[in-house]
This record gives sequence, C-alpha cells and structure tokens, in this order.
Amino acid sequence: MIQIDFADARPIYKQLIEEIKMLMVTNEVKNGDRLPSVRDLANQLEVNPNTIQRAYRELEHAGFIQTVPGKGSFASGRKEVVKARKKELVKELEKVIEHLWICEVSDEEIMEIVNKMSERKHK
Amino acid sequence: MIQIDFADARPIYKQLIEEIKMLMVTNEVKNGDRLPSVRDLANQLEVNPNTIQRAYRELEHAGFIQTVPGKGSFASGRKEVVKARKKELVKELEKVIEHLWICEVSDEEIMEIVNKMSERKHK
Amino acid sequence: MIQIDFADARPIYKQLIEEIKMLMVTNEVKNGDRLPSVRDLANQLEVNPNTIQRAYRELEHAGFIQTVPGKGSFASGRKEVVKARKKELVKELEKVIEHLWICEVSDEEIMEIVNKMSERKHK
Amino acid sequence: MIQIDFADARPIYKQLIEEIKMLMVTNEVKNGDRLPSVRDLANQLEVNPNTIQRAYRELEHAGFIQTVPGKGSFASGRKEVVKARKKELVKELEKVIEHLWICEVSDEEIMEIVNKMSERKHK
DNA sequence: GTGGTCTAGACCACG
DNA sequence: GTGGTCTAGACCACT
Repeated sequence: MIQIDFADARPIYKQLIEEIKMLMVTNEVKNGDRLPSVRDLANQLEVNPNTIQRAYRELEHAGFIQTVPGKGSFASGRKEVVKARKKELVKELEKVIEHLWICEVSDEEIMEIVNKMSERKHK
Repeated sequence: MIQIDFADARPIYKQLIEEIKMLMVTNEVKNGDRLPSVRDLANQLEVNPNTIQRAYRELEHAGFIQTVPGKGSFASGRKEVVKARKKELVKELEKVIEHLWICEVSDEEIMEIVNKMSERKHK
Repeated sequence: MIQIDFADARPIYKQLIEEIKMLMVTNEVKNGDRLPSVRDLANQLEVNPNTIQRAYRELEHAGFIQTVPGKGSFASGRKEVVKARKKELVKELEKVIEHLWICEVSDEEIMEIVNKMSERKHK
Repeated sequence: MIQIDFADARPIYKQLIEEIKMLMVTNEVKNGDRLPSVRDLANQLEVNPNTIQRAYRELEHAGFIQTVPGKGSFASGRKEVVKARKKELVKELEKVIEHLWICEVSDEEIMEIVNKMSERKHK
C-alpha cells in the first residue's frame, strides 16, 4: 500500500510521513486502524527499521497516530489531518500563484488551468 | 542585490541559484549582463567562494549563465528561464489542486481563493 | 578497479567520471551494483573525498548512477551509457574523417587503416 | 576569417591555434603569407592581446609560423603542417575506433558510417 | 556507517 | 584580474 521512491530527493522518512498522511486523508486508513508494525513495514519496504520508527515518531508527535507500546500504532483523527493538510495546501497555493504572477502569468490564465483540470476530472 | 538566509533549511548554493534565476525572471539581470565575480560575491555575502562557484557551475550547466574562464560569468537566455520556471510552477499548481480535491475542497473554493488574492493585488 | 593518473592534464574528477562510465560500458559494473563509498574510494585513491563526491554528483546528474543519502551510490542505466557513448564516438569519428579529407587523405586510405586495425585485432 | 567561440570549453588561445592551423591546411593562408598583427587581431576578435601572442608563440614553437620582430608573423611550410596534422588525426582515428569496439560497434558498422559520409560528400 | 554542505586556503590556467 | 581544481577537515542529516 505504501511505496517509497529511492530516487526522490526527499528523505525516506519524510516520504513515509506524507504517504501515511495521504492514506488517512483518502480514508484508506480509518480512525482506529492499526498500522503495520515497524519491523513488518521495514521488511516490506526494504528499509532500515530506524527509518520507519522515525516516521511513526513524528506522526505521533504531530498527533496523527497513537503508539501503544507492545500493541502497535493506531490511526487517529482523520478530521484533524484533513484540516491541517488543507491549511498547508492553501498556503502553498498562494505561494505558487504569487510566483506565477512574477512570471507574467495572468489571473485569467491561472483560472483557465483550474477550469481545464476541473473538466478533465468530471469526464 | 542578492541575499541569502543562513537560517533557511535550503543549502546556500540552492538559495543562490533560485535568487539568480529570480533576478533573471524579473529582468533585473538582463541577457549579457555580467554577474559579480565569484570572489566578489563571496566577500559580499560572507560566504566561501566554493559555494558561489557551485551555484554558478550549476546555473551554467542548466544553460542559464555562461562563464568564460578569465573573463567572468554572463547571464544568458532569460526567455528559457521564464519558460522553465512557468512550467515548473504550473506543474506545482496542478499538484496542489489535486491534493486540495482530495481534501474535499471544491473548485469553487479554489476559485474564490484566487479571486481574493487578485483583488488584494489590485488594491 | 578504478585508477587515476595524477600526471594527466584532465582534472581528477573528470578522469573518475570517464573511468566509471567505462566500467559500466564494459559491464564490469552492472546495473544496481553499489559503487564504493565516497570515503572508501577517496582513501583508496589517496584523493580528497570532495573530489570523489563531485564525480559521483555529476554522474548522478547525468543519470548514470543513483545515490541515496545514507545508503550509497548505485549504478543504473548501462544501456543509456553505451548509447550516449556510442553517439559521442560516432560524432568524433565523423569529425576526424572530415579533417582527414581536408588533409587530402582519401576514403580508400581511411578504409585501409580500419582494415589493418581489424586484422591486428583478430590475430 | 578567424572566429572564436566564447562558449567553447577550450581556452581561446587553443581555439586560435586550431583555427590558424586549419587555414594553413586548407591553403587559405599560403606559405609566406603575413598573418594579422597581434594588435589588429586582438581588436578584431575583442580578445586580450596576450591571448593572441600566446597562440602565435606556440605556433612558432611548433614550427608553423615564423615571427620576425618588427615585421610580423609569416606562415611557413604547408606540407609540414599537413603531415603533422595527418599523423595526429590517424592516431585519433585509431583511438576512436578502439573505443567504438568496446561499445560493441562492429567493423562493418564503422565501414558503413565511412561509406555513408563518402556518398554524402560526392553528391 | 552513508552522502551533503560548507569553510579556509592553496595552486593553476587564462586573459 | 578571472574562473577551475583540489586538499584538509568540519558539521549535519539520514540509514
């Protein structure tokens, strides 16, 4: 279910964090679901267990999962994830648009891109 | 003219690359303009000459500047920079929008964000 | 396996790039093989780690190796290396032949040189 | 008549040497012809006079021109130039072919390239 | 352990 | 003066 890309510039643990958040946002991992154990995931992805542990640790720190020693890690609070993610994305969107303006791309052109994407989606 | 932020997570040489590209996009540095010498810029920014050189080297490799040993480095190909940057940004825009959809943000909401930014800009 | 020549006019990092490409072309280094670590190779060749790293960096940039921070550098894309090298060589061949023509060397004479080399090889 | 390319990786003085040798081989500059003065050529090419002087110095050292102080530089001995150049080129040809073999390019393929070039020339 | 970045400072080739 | 290469050695992030 989770895939990492060794060619990606981002470190593996950050890729993991993003992937797991994504699974929660898309509801593929629901509230209370148990995540794979550190060892299993490490074996499956051929990655150092420390790397998995670091991803889980940061996810727990951010409140997205809960780790119960001896039992495993459990997903928590989809709503919060979505809300936080949305905030991040809106910020990113604003940044991208500002940079597009600098490249002499008009609002109309931006709108057009959004519209085209929307049409493609609804087909 | 060029500024770097030592607190920034990005390495200095990447900041430099971005800054210089930006100067070319905004036409503050025009085609054929001579960039500061490696040593001068290093002194001015209080950075090691090697770091400047790496930025210049990568910019040349990407075709954005042209460096002549013994003479200096010269800006080239503004159009290409703008074009490449725009392509990057559109790709980013599409990625952000797709992620917003996943977070159940509608096209209308996205449009509204763009509109609000546009209004703020024109004030 | 890799050797450099300090007396060579070419910079060390370029020699390294050529050597490694050659190892890939001759299939002594196969797809997915791990290259020596930056530090190991630096020790072995009695060269500064920075120099090795520069060679690796440029090889990665050109798509010939893939480096994963914390894991190492891995060969990739032998076919591409051979293809690129062949293209380079054919271009060089054409250039040399054109220059030979200018020096009033006939096609027949060129053919003869090739034939003689071929005979020598097959002995 | 002489042109240099600032984007070329080779230093300007080497480009000059090549260009002048080429003019002698193609007989555009004949035995005894006077070459432009250092100053004139420097002005014409927008290049530092030292650079021209270095090229002339090395050409004289190799026996391709003769410099008479106060009078100028004069071309000498086309035959020798052609002969030397031919020797260089044959050596290069052999090197290229050997490398092509390594890239699994057969003699037949090489012959074909030569033939095709020959046909193109005679059209 | 791995690679990635950076500094300090040297030497060379080129103009 | 310019850029190009290299060494020595530091610190950091990642596995």
